[in-house]
Amino acid sequence: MYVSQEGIDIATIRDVAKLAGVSVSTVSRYLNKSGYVNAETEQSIKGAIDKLNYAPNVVARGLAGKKTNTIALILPDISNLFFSDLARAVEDVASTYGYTVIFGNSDDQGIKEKRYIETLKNKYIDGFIFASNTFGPGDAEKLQKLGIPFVCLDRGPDEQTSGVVRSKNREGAVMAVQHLLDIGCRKIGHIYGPQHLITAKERLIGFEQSVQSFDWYTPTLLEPGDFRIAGGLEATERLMRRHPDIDGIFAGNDLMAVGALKALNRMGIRAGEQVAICGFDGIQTTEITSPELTTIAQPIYEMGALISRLLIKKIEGAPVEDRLYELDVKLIPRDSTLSRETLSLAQRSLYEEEGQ
Amino acid sequence: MYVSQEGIDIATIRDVAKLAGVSVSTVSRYLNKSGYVNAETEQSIKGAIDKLNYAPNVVARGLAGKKTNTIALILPDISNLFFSDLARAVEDVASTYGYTVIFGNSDDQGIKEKRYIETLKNKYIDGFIFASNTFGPGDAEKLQKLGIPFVCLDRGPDEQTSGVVRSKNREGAVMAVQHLLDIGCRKIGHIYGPQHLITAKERLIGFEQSVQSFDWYTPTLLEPGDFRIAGGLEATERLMRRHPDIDGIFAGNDLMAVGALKALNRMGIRAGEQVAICGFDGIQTTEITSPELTTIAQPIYEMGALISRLLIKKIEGAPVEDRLYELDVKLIPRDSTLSRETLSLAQRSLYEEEGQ
DNA sequence: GTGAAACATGGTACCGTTACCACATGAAGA
DNA sequence: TCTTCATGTGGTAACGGTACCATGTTTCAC
Repeated sequence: MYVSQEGIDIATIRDVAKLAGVSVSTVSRYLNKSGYVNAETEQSIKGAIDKLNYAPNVVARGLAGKKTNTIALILPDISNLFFSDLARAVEDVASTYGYTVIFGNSDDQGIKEKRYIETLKNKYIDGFIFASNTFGPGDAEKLQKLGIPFVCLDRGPDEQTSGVVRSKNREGAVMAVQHLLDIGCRKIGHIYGPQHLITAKERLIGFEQSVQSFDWYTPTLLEPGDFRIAGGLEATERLMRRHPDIDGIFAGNDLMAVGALKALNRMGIRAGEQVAICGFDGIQTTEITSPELTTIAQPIYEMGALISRLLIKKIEGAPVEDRLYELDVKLIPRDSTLSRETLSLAQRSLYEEEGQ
Repeated sequence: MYVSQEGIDIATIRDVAKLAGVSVSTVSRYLNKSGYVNAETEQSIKGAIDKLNYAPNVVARGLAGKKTNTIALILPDISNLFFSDLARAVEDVASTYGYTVIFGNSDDQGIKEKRYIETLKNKYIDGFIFASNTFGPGDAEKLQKLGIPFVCLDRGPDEQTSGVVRSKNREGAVMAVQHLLDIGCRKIGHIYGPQHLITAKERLIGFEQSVQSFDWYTPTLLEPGDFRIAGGLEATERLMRRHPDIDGIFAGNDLMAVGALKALNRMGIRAGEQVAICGFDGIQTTEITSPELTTIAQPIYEMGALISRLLIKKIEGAPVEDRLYELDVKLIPRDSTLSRETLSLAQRSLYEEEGQ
C-alpha cells in the first residue's frame, strides 16, 4: 500500500529572503529581473537560493500571474503515426522555450474537444494547438473571449482569426500525378479522403486539376476512402474492378496507400511494376512496406516545430501574423512507382548495397 | 499581430457566494462535499453557479491543496509506435478519472529525465509514469522524499519500492521459439536488443533457455541489434552470412523484425517460406509488412491503462501493492511464419476473402 | 430540562508568488 | 540649495481557493 511521505518541505521565496537578509520583493525582483537589485544583494540571494536548493513554485506563480508555461496539444489520436510525429516536434520546441505540453485525444469528436477546453481553461493553460478537425468557430470565439491564444493545424475556424499551419496539399497532389505520368502511367485513379477534411479536399482538387485535360480521364477514376488502411484497401478493390487497366493510383494519404498495396498484393498484381502507387504524408511506415512507398512527404516535424513556435510567440506577445503558413511538400520516389529507367537504377543500387 | 483580449473576467467562488447569499466557506463545502450544506442552500448555490457559469480555478486549488489533477508521462520518444500506443491508453484512463496528462521525451537520456522531474515537481504534478529506461534509484529516492507517487514501465529503480508494469518477456520468447519449432524450423537465430534494457535481456534469456538443449544450437546464432529497423537489417545480414542454413529468426522486437524482413528481401530470400520471422511487441506496423509479421504481442493498451490506473490509485491514497505486475503476451501467427499446413490454410482464406 | 450530537453557516489565515506603492539614498543639473 | 531622477529596498494586497475554528440552531435521548 502506498503511503505518501510528505514532510520534506520545499524552500519558498520567504526562506530565501530570510537567509539572504532581504525582503521577498527583492528576491522576486531578482528572480524575474523586474527591477533594481544591487550587485552584492544579488550575490547573497544567489547564495541563499543555492544553499536552499530553491526553485520558484510554478503553481503560485500561475495563480498570481495567470501564466503557467503550459500549452495544450489537442489532436485526434496520439497513436496515429502522423500525430505522434507532430507531437514529438511540438514538445521538442516547447521544452526548449521552457513550456510543458499537455495532450488530449479528441477522436475528432467535438464534445471531447470542448471538454478539454473547459478543463484546461481553468488550469490557466497558456495556449492551445488544435490538430483536430472538429475545432469550430464557436470554440474559437470562446477562446478569443477568454484571451487564450491558439493556433491550428491544417484548418482554422475561419480565415484570418488564427495562425494556421499546413502543407501545400493541392500542389502535392499535382506533383504526385506528374510523377506518375513521368514514369509512364497512362490511366491514374485517385482514392480520396473524407471531404470534410481540408487536406483531403485539396488533394482531390489537385488531382482533378492535373488529370481533367486527359482523354482517358473519367470521374469514375475517383473512389472514396476513409484515410485508413482498411478504407484504402476496399477502395482499391472497387477501383480495380471498375477499371482493370489502371496503371497508377494516387492515394489521398499514406495509410490508404498501404491499403492499396495490400489490395494489389491480394489480387496478385505487382505494385510498382504493373500498378504504381503514390501516397501522401510521409509517415515512417512508408519505408516499411515492400515495395517501399513513394509518397508526397509533408514536413511533419517542421510543421510541428513551426506551429508551436507560433503559439509561444503569441503567448509571449511577440508580433505574429495570424495567417496561413503553407509549407512545401516533397516527392520521395521509391519502389512503388518504378519506371523502366528507375527500375534498372533501383536494381543497380540493390547490387551495390549487397556488395557493402 | 496577436493582441490578447483579456477583459472577460471569470467568476470566482466569491461571486458565487455573493449571488447565492452565502459565505465562500459554504460554497467551498458544497463544491467539495466536505461538510454540511442545507438542501435549500445547495439549490441556491447551484443556481448561482449555473448563472455565472462558474468553474473552480484549478490553479488556486492546486496552490491551496497541493493537488493539480495532472500526471506526467515520461517516455523515450512519443513518435515511437510502441510509446504512442501506450500514451493513448494512459491518457484515456487518466481523463476518465479527471486527470490531465503531460508528456516528456527523454530520449533515454538521464539528464532530460531529471530535468522533467525538476520542472514538474514545482508544478505540483500529482504523479509520474516512467516508461523511460534511465530512471534510476537516485531519482526514485528524490521523488519518494518529495512524496510524489510514481510507477514504472518494464523496470523499476529497484524491486519493491514502486509499482512496475511489464509483460512476460521471457515467457514470450519461449512461445516464439516454440512456435518456430512447431512450424518446422530446425535452426533458429536470435537478434537481441540492447542488454541494458530488461525487456531485451529477458527475451534473450527466454530464447537461450528454449534452444540450448538442441544439438544445432551454437552461441553464434545470437546477434546483437539496437531495437531499430536498421539494426535488425544489419544483424540479419551478418547472421545469414554466418549461418546460411538458418530457417527461423526470432527478433527481439518488431522493428528489428521489420529490418530482418527487409534484409531477407534484399538477399532474395522469401521470408515466411524459406526463413520464418517472429517479432515481439505487437505494434501496428506488423500488419503492414508483407508478408505480415508474426509477433509476440504485448498488451500495450492494457499496460498503459493498468499503469495509469495504478498511479491514480496511489495518488488518491487507495491501497496499491507496490509490486511487479506481469501481463500475459500473446502469439499472433501471421504470414512471416508459415508452416506447410498454415501455408495452405492461408491460401484458402485468401481465396475466401477475394470471393467476398 | 439538560447535555450531547448532528446540522448549518461564517470568518479568516494560509498556499507561494507577483505587482504596486511607498520610501530612502545619492548624484546630477539648474 | 533645491529639484529631479536613477537606484535600491521593503511592505502588503491581491490571485482563487481550502481548511480550520467559532458560533448557532435543532434534535433527541435520558
